[in-house]
Amino acid sequence: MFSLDQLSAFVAVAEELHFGRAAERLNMTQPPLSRQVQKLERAVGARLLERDNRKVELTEAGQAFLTEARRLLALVETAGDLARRVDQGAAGTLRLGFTATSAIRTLGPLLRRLSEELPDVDVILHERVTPGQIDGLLRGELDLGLGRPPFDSDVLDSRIVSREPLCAVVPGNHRLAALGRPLTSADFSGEQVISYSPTQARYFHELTVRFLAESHPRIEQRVQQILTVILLVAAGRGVALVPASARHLGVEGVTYCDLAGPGQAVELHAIWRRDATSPVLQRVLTMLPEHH
Amino acid sequence: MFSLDQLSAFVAVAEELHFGRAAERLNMTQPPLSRQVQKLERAVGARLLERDNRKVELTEAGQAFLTEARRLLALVETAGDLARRVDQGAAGTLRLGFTATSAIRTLGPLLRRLSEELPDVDVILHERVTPGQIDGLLRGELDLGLGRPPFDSDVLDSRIVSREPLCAVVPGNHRLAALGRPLTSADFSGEQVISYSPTQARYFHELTVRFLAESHPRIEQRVQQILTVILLVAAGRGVALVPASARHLGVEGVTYCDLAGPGQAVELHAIWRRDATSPVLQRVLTMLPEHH
DNA sequence: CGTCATTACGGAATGCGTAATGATA
DNA sequence: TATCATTACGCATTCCGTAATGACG
Repeated sequence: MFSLDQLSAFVAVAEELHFGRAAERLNMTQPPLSRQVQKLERAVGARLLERDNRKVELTEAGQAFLTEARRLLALVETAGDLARRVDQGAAGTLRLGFTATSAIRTLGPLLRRLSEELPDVDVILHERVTPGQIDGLLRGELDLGLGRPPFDSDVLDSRIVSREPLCAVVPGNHRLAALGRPLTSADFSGEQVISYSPTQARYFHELTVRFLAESHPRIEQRVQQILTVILLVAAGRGVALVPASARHLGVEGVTYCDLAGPGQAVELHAIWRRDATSPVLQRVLTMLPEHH
Repeated sequence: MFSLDQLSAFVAVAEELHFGRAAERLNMTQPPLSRQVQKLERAVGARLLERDNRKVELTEAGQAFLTEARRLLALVETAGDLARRVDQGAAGTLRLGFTATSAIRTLGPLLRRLSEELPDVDVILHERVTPGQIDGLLRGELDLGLGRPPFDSDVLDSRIVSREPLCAVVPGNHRLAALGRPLTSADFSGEQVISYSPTQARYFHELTVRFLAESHPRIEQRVQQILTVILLVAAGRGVALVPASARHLGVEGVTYCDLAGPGQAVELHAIWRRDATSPVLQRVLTMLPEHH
């Protein structure tokens, strides 16, 4: 088999049609150049250059081989590029899980930034509830998730990417809509409250239960999706607690009310495996907004 | 820059995911294999294999590079093939000159054999009178010609590829058509004879003049092409001498008559430059029929 | 303690450069 | 005689294989 040096030698001679000039171009002397070309000819099994002491010219076989040699060397030049880009996280694939809610305010800007700063990264989106994302992360089906606590922080690392207040959503003609002040837990006394699945939307379920712990509302529904909750509210089935960004969903016939008291923060976490090695992931993490 | 050996080493390890087995496959021991892979990684500028003492696996960069490496090695495998085929004359281009007459019986079979035995040879056809072919050969526009003497045998080599008798062509109702015996020179006495251009169809011109030297026919036309001659005969403008294969042109209204006496042979020569180096030409020459 | 990748070291092979050769105009 | 590719030869580098080291289960 021939070597890449031999290819370079041949191409140089073929282009210069002169061993001396070709050797100069390759920063070497003629004799080794001669030998390299001879070796290449032996390896290929065909005479590539017709040469005597007066002229050098390509044979037809040499003409044909020159094309291949150039193609090969060009490929050598660029072969490492992709690998380097992948290594630096500038190319590759990111399998990103997200909850329907996170898509409202967080996912869009993130995707926009990704496509601007890492245009060679393909993002494959998977809409899943948080437990589904955690499952996917652990199985290696996802590289990064956008979800809510809780999760096993031994194997999963995370970072808060957004924090927003919780608010109430009530039918437009509801008495709570007319109060014109932040609602307290007590305001919900006796209200029909729509809440979340304790397993599939545990985070919102617990936020709701915690906020309303002192009053004793009737909790009937066990819904997974924020949007479903709001649609049920619009249908007059009750009131609910949702993250403030839900206001932007544009559902008609409902009113959003602030809640009284501090600390009703809804956190969205970026979650990934601690042992993840994906360069794309590492790179994406460096550009994630961090909220403390 | 990396070497092809390094690529092979990397591909072997990437496929075996085990340095020991990969080394065995490459007929070498582990240590140099390790070093080759390390060198490759340094040359590429990215870690390609994630390895500790228990497992070996591809990084994402390595995954990307593996594709390139395979493509490159495949190209290396096949790079020499075309050159070898060209060298052996089994691929390439043959620029072939021919006279209209040679096409009748010789060109077709030749082209058929070429496409069967050398399917990767492209034949580019140039219909030219013999002087035009010789010009083309000398200028390097043609590789091989099918023409008639004379030509300069110092620079051009040749071989007779067919020999056929000369015959007379006369109008169907002509008195010579009714004789029913081979015609002699004397039979043409007083006939209107159509002959050939002394420069552009010198060979047939001289054949005609030589045969008819003793009689004294009236020679009026100066035609280049055999077909034109026959059409003129059909039109009643005279009689003419043509190669026997002209019978197969299928012109109506004419009769072909044998000529008396021996040696009225029409030779067709394959002609090429003595200094021609084209492997295709060499290969084609070996399969040309040779008539002595 | 066994497995497996890596580092250490000695010897062989490859490759370059200088010098000599040969062939051509 | 001048040019230019090739062969001859000495030296440096590269690369392999054996042996030793190190890390991990």
